[in-house]
Amino acid sequence: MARRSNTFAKTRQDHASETAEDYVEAIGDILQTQPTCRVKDLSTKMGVSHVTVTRILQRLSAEGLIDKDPYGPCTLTAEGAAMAKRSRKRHQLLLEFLLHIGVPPTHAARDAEGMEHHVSEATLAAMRAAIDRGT
Amino acid sequence: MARRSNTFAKTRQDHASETAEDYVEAIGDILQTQPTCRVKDLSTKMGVSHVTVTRILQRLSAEGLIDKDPYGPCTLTAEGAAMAKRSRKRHQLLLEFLLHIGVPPTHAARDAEGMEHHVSEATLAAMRAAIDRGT
DNA sequence: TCTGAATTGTAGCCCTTGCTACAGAACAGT
DNA sequence: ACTGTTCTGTAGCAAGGGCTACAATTCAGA
Repeated sequence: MARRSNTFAKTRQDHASETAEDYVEAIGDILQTQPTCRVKDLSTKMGVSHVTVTRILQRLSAEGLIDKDPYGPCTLTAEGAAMAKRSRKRHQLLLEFLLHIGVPPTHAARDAEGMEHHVSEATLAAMRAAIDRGT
Repeated sequence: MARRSNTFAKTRQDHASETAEDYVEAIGDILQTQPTCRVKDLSTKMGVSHVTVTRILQRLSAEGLIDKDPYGPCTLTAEGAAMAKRSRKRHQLLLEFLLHIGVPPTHAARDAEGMEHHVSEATLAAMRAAIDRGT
């Protein structure tokens, strides 16, 4: 999406980064519940065709975030795992915060997914503080 | 960006809607400070080239959100103005909320812009309530 | 072992947003 | 009125993500 003010002009890059984070996080999630993560698992989880997943995985692999052989499952590299961990943490804090201020679970889950790429560390810290002080 | 779970599969459409909202809101902002809104004003505000703005304005015009003649300024249609008003309201509530929970103004402004398209009415209501009860 | 279903990859298309380069219009100021 | 700067528009390209259709690979079950 386009951003106001020239703070962020390169939307395309932002967008690509968000996609990378989404997928890396999804792979991390999947690998927590089953031994391998396959294209099919991701296409189901992300609600897109396997073709889209394949192409994105190629990019992630080229960027060193995942390891993948043709027709094989994919795994996270150290870098990918670190990114997944950060994303997951941020995602969960955001979700916890939304629930904390009284957003219904269904909406909270949906909004957290959309918002997570736009929340700065400063905002996350403020959310953490708000939860901790029980307000 | 890609979304998890098949709740949202048509990313492209989401994306286009967000762009439309961003630009319509930006036009609304500009028209509050000066009599006309020109391509140049938008390209400066959005931090992109005038070419990108021109093309997007063509789309917005085709969608009936703005009126524009070649080489002329653009104005919001009734529908566009309504969208701008909604976006502005949402944007401001979100910003107010972030400041309320103690996010530094600079980060709050930035985050609000990124988050605004992903905040449901339910979450906005919860934010409104949190502000009102002064927590 | 072989065969068929399921999975994955490739080719090729669309649309959106980004850009540069170049062309046309508008509008000062002389 | 002319001329040059500034603004807009158009042409054409890249990259990313969406898809369908078709090809290749895997793998389980007969």
